[in-house]
Amino acid sequence: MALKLHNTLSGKKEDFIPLDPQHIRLYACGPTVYSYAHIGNARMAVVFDLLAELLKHSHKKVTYVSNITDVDDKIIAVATESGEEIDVITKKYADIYNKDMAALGVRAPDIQPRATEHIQEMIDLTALLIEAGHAYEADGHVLFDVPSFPAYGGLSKRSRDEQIAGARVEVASYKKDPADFVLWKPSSKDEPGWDSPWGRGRPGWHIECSAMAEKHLGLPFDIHGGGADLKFPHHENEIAQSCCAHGHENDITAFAKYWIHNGFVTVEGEKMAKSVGNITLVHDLIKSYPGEVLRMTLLSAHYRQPLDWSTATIEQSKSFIDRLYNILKDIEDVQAEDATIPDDILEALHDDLNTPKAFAALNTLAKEAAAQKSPALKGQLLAAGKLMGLLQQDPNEWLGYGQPGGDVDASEIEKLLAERQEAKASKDYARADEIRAKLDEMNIVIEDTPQGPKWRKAS
RNA sequence: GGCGCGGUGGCCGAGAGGAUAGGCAGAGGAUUGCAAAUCCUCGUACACCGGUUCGAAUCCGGUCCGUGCCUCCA
Repeated sequence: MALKLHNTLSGKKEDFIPLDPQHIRLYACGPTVYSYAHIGNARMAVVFDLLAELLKHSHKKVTYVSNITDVDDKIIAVATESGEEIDVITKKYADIYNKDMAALGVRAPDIQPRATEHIQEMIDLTALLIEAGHAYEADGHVLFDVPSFPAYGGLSKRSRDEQIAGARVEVASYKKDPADFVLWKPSSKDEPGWDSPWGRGRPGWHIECSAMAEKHLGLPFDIHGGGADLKFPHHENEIAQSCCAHGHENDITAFAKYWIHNGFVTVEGEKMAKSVGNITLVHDLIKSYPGEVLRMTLLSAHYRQPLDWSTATIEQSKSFIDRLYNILKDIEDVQAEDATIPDDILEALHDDLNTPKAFAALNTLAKEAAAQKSPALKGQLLAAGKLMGLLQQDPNEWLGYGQPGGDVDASEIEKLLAERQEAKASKDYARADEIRAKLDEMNIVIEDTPQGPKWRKAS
């Protein structure tokens, strides 16, 4: 089945043709670890997790690399403010990031390189760029010489002149050209720094991804991704660095062949920003909702569309997933067969990750599985769910059946249920309803079935 | 200002020239002592104005709204 992906380079959906069919190589820009991951970080992580899984489904060998940026001026700012050591901060937030993403069903990337572990590679790459005449040293900085790369702007489709015309930020005096960007910058004594041919300093932001992608995947590789906001300047600059360092001044595909960008997340209709005060953290969300619900919410819109994050959409996803687990509960006695994922679901995902369409197909499949109580269909449902990172939990546990949890006393509930049964048997419905109301107060829902009453925790 | 993206039924959200998308919510029904859970039935929507076409939500032009990026924000 052919995979189609929207390539930012062409602005079109293209057939994905691997550079090396024996080994698919994928890179996605990960977070800068100076704070908790927000829902926008999570969207990127979930989308590329799904893409990696999909690739792995149809290719034997796939390497998915997603980095951790652990050297950055924002991190320095946090360290200065809090008094904590930089590596303490980065380690803390990298760990939290990984835990939070795991809660969303994000599988660990095959390689998760850290910027600080690739300083030498960045220095080497920078040196190559100077040698090739694409970078220069000025005022302790090393800058990429943008005019030396005529193809610059090919990804974000903006000419150099447009950028200058629209620039809102004052241009540093040491730049030869306003569009030039930093490869290496000097560090003061109390800033983190590494020795380099240009003195003690630290890398610019863009160079790390060029260095890490090249080291772990080799050039060119198949797919490079990240949030839409990274198109410019980050990805544009990565292309400039990597292509120019290796003599591909005229070929912007010499770094990565397909560029995939996920859309932005807004929160209750507003841009998520510190200034608005609506940064929505995964760390907080997972206290209120199962990670699987959040994952589905993130996948409920096509990845390139803007996604508005709201309580209403989370609740919708929850209702949908609850129903799927209800179906799995209904057919819990059906032994799932080993099964492949149905074509309609695979086709939807292969069509540029059309997750909404895939959910529709998953829904149809679930209904059929419930109606037919078929081992094959149940197997298909679980297999499809697995690929999408969903439906792998125990349905009874998910729905709260027979799971006492810390705050409920199962024996007390059973006692009340028995009492209610007695009341019902003697047609004392007032008493029966009273007991049900009491259980309701305990957050327990009763379901009468032909096999007797069942109870579950309300969610 | 420059370069993009988008406006689909109460809500979310696919589709992209001739269509049952799907979901959530809601209504009615079955079931139930009443509920819960489940099942069945029910929605003819595509911002606006022109145009192309036998036919447009889908193509073209314009308008109006919303929104993203424009040197380190996923």
